[in-house]
Amino acid sequence: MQFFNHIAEALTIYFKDEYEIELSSSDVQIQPTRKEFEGEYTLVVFPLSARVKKAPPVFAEELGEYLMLHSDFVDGYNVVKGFLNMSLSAHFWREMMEQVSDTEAAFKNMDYRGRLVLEYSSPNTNKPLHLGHIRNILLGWSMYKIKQRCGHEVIRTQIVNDRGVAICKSMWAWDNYAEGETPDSSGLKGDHLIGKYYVTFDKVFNEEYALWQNSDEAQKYYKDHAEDGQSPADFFKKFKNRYFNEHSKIGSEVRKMLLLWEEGDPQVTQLWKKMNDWVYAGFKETYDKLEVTFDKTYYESDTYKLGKDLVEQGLEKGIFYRKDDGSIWVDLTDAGMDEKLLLRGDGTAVYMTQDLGTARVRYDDFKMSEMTYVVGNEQDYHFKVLFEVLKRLEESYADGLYHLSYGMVDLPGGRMKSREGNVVDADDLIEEVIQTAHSSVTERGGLEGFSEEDQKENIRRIAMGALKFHLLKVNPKKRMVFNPEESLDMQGHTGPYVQNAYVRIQSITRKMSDHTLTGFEDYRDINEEEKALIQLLLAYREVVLKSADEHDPSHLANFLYQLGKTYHRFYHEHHILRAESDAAMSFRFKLSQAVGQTLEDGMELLGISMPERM
RNA sequence: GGCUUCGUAGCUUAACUGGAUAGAGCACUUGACUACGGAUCAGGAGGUUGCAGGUUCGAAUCCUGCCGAAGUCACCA
Repeated sequence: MQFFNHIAEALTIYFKDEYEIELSSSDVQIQPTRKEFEGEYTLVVFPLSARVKKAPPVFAEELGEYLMLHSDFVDGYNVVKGFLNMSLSAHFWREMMEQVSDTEAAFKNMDYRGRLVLEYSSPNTNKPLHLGHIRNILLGWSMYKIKQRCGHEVIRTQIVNDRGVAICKSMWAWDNYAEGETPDSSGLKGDHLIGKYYVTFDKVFNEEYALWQNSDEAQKYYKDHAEDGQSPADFFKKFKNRYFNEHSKIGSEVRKMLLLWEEGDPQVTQLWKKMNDWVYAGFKETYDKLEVTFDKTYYESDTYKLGKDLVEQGLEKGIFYRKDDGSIWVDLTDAGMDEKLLLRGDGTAVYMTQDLGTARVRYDDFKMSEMTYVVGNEQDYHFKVLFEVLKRLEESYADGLYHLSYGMVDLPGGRMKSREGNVVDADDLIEEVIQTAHSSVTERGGLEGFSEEDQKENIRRIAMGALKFHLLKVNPKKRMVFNPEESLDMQGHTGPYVQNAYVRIQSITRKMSDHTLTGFEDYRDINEEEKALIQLLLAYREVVLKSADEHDPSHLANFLYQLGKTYHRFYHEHHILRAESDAAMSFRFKLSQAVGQTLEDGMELLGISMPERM
């Protein structure tokens, strides 16, 4: 910020003239003064006094005196231990008010930071989106907005996992049990319909498995393979996957389906396409409700064979090696990781192979210098390895790779398990939040006189504001326990609270049309609340940059809450339209406008729209 | 077991990357201008920052060791 530079410059000159010491910018630490002390900004003197070997309080006095004399901005000071609290002049506040009023100016002329490919959704086509996906998607969308604001050119992508055993299970179950059921005939959203048959498969398979467990064959297996003291229940729980692959009748049918799919069998392909189209229509609906879009969608069915040539190249370069069975590996033990398989002995790909290939394809498509993956922290190790391998392959974007790893969303009862049915479905959740906002709004009657269409839109914005803010206000890295009731809160530290500050300002703006703005330059006695607002507005740009650099929208969300809170307080303490003078009214109105614009802009960066009324 | 991440008020969380007396919200409780919109505001109560050491002017933050939680260590995705 300009003021920080101003002080830093003054101090640099002072240190040079007085002590012949070159200051670096990190020596100068300025922070807002804590509210229990007098002043608005505080210089932390410890690092500076250490440079000249003087006692901090004594040196703070010395600097305070110097700044009083040599800066128009510093009007007074006091010293508490090693802290120099500065009070700033009316001249400072007026000048900052000018600066802050031009809300557009803060992000003009940002340096171009290059092209960034951002992957922020990777759904499976065998089940609908749930709460975890929502956190993923909202984080990604916000990062897109923030990165773009800070000078990046962002390409938004998703990778759809549209192949494999899982989708074949749904296909098999649909084929055998659906009797031709479609989204149209059932009234179910496409992704929910497919999810339904995924569950059907699980049920049928479990029944088959339970039956088998009583057979002589199964009993023999138990006797031959169970560990000492292992109960049948325990044994068969662990054996389930092997049963599917080696004994199950329907398991073999599903695996056959997968093989047919891989061979491009027309009938299976047709079924696969039909069902996937249903799912995509369902996903699109959910994405629309979340207000997100993509520039480019990658499908695993296109990419799952990629990456083999990259692996071959690595082998030629000598950074990978081949084992006797023909499989290809990379040894990362020198980087503190393991040996990692990159290609199976039979030449087929593993997950890692695909990801290597997909990264290269994206480079071919976009020539990006950076790439960010928004993926849950259960894959931390995978990405660590992936990035290391890409680095060894000397991919040009390797230094620009980042895994935006977010914590799992758990429910009060523990982890979400789709098989056990305790998942929070994305569509259900959105519906529920909208319902809550609806009853909340009708209770208050804030939208009376609006057309039905406008009411609906305002309610939607409030509801989505609540949900999005709830998920974005916490540090992405942290695992979060999602209490459905709390996400529906609309008071306190919430999206609607911030929206309410904005709505109040809009209300004032509408009424202001009767008044004329005159003489705000003459306003002298700038009060505490006004100063606090200006200070916050001055910090906005820094906060956005910080969120961009740290890949963390929660800084921005918490800042907006703080700004809203400070405005609510100001609003309560001081009259605006009925201010004591024209000058005060103009000043406060202008300040309110700046706050309103900043709130709206900041929420937009979180993917949240403002209602006009609520 | 190895590695990674995380333990802050009853609950959900913040702390400008080592700065002042750890700051909010929910819940609980006492109040508020004959309303520029009460989805608001002011106050009260609630903390040995998991435990024990260490580093220094100064530690929730850095180091070490415990205790507890989660994730991950597949020729799964």
